[in-house]
Amino acid sequence: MKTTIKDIAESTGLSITTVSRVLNGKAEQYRISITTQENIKETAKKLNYVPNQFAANLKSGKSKTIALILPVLSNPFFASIASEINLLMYKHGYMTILTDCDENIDIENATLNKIQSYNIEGLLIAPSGDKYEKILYLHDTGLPVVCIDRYFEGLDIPYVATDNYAGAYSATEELIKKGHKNIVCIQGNKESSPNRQRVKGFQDALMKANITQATVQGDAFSMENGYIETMLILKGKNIPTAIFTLSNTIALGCMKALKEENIKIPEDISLITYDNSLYFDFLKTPLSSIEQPLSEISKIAVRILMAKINGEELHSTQIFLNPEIIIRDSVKSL
Amino acid sequence: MKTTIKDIAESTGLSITTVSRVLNGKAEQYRISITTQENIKETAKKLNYVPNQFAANLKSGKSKTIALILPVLSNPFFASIASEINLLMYKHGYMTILTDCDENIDIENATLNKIQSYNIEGLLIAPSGDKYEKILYLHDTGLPVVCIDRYFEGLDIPYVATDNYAGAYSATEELIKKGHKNIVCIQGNKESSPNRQRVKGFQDALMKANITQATVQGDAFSMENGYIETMLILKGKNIPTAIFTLSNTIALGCMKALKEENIKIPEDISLITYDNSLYFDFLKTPLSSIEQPLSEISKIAVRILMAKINGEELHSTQIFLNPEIIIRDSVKSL
DNA sequence: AATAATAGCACAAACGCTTGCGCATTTCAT
DNA sequence: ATGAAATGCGCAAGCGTTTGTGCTATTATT
Repeated sequence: MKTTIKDIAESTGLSITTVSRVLNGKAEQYRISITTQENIKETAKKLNYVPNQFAANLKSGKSKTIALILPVLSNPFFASIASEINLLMYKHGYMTILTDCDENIDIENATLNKIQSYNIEGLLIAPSGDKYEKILYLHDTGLPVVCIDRYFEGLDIPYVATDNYAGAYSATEELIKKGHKNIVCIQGNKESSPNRQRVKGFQDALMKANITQATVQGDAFSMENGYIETMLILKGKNIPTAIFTLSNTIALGCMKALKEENIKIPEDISLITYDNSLYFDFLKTPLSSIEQPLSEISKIAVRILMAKINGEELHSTQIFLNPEIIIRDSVKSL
Repeated sequence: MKTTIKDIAESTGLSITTVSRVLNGKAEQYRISITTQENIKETAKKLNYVPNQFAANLKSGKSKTIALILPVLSNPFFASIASEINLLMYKHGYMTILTDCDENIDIENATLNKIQSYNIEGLLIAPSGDKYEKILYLHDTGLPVVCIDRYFEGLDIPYVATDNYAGAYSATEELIKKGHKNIVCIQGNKESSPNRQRVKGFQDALMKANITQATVQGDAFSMENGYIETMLILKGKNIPTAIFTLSNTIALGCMKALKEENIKIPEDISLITYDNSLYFDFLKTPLSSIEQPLSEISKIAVRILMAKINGEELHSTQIFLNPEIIIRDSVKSL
């Protein structure tokens, strides 16, 4: 049997009220004597008391819990974000309920429903698709919501993301600068805002350079997609001189296909990718990439969320961070 | 205002009891008519009803929630495990509260305290240190607990881990087979069981081959540790012919140091590491490694946990899985 | 027609905690 | 000595559910 506040009350001969107040640090406020406070705290320790959050939250409505919903944790990009956010929230005294949606909108929706049952005080989400109804509903309901990485254009839901357009633009520029004109872009989840922005950046950069051919193919932020699309590219008639992959996972699949087909980077084909990885420096051909400020994204997202939770007014809640291009050796100068 | 079961009761003219029963699928059991059932379900939808878990859990004591406590999510090894477990538990109808302890025993302890407040039904943990008191206490208390990857020797807490001894042994054997005699092992967290087992496997393999020199250094499963220790090795007088790193993160740090010092793998020094990575195939020198069965670990851990939660008897709850050695090109034959 | 079953639902307590209010008792000022 | 203020604490309602028990119609049985 777990010991409750009542046991402490009985054991000390004090009332439940007083015990609750002492244990919640409201002793001063209610003028509980030091003696009583110590007495209560001691017997709480002695009885191994652990408060029941469910009971506390039921009454107070505060859960000290937030939800973090991500498309997929096995992608290092999201894993890092999860790691940071988790730690930051912990420092703010919050628990994090995490859900990996497996890029599945149904799981996301079910989770979104379920978390409401937990009286969460905030929601941090990188949406798996472009269905915003539920999220918007929660937001309108007054729940502090912050989108991470992926967001919804035109809505006033706070978000923090990198400037995907700029990142893709500069990656493409880099290719063009090195003389590439026949470039194909392997994209990810078409329903996600980062993907749309990146594709747009890619296309606009080409257009600016008067390159009319702008092939964009693929449909998932996955290694498999990268592999398949690369194979398709290699087996086609018009093989490009460069590939731009829109995520680290896609890049991995792409490299796998290239390796199998014995195509050398950058001699035979150039490659640049969105997302950075610690491994990129050590690859056979160090991979040029667009690095997102992971740590900053997490910090700002938490900052905004906490502000919302605490009712603080923020000047701006829709934040774009600048990605950085890291030039390594995977793009050949034609 | 959130709609409660009471609102539904009022709206339908039925009692709270009946509403609760219908909504919990206990209609048959209490012979609630189909008409009533449908009526209740419909108005529940109409009113946008979301059950309050806190209230439900308070009464029932069941939370449909488990806790997953990991040392650090940014390590792909744990990220993958988190991803899988999260999904599996979701399919079992459970929410997962995740905590990234940052390899910090204090955070772990605080978390362990806190989760009790959440009436969690199970605990999945890869301990950050070797302090088992709290975990053992929870286990003895009747809470289903399963250790992942790291476990406590001599206790009967269930665990699922890879056979770290065997993995390290075979990695070392591989080095010896290729003629290496001067090998140093860069270890991780000395307080963790995998580290101890791996070090032992390393030492035993050397002993078996009558190699008396067995240097083991370092103290963290981190890139930084790998970097520093490698630098130390390179600056020393007796430079080994091979390095065995005990994790992917350590290997990364090691490679960084080697690159900076312009030491080539495997020409100048051989390297083999514990943990596999999707990137290993694409490295400048594809890295030989010991692969752990990530997916199986997660599945079995969840299987055991669910069995415990459901009061099912299991034949064995302390499981070792076999790691696999993947030979690539990072070990030179002397 | 009288009794027994069954169907269909409601009462009310309880889960462990928070909190607005209020009541003694003591201390202080005058 | 007396009223006012301060001190120290308890009452009891209520948060939204679940659940053992029991009550009333309706139907079946003979």
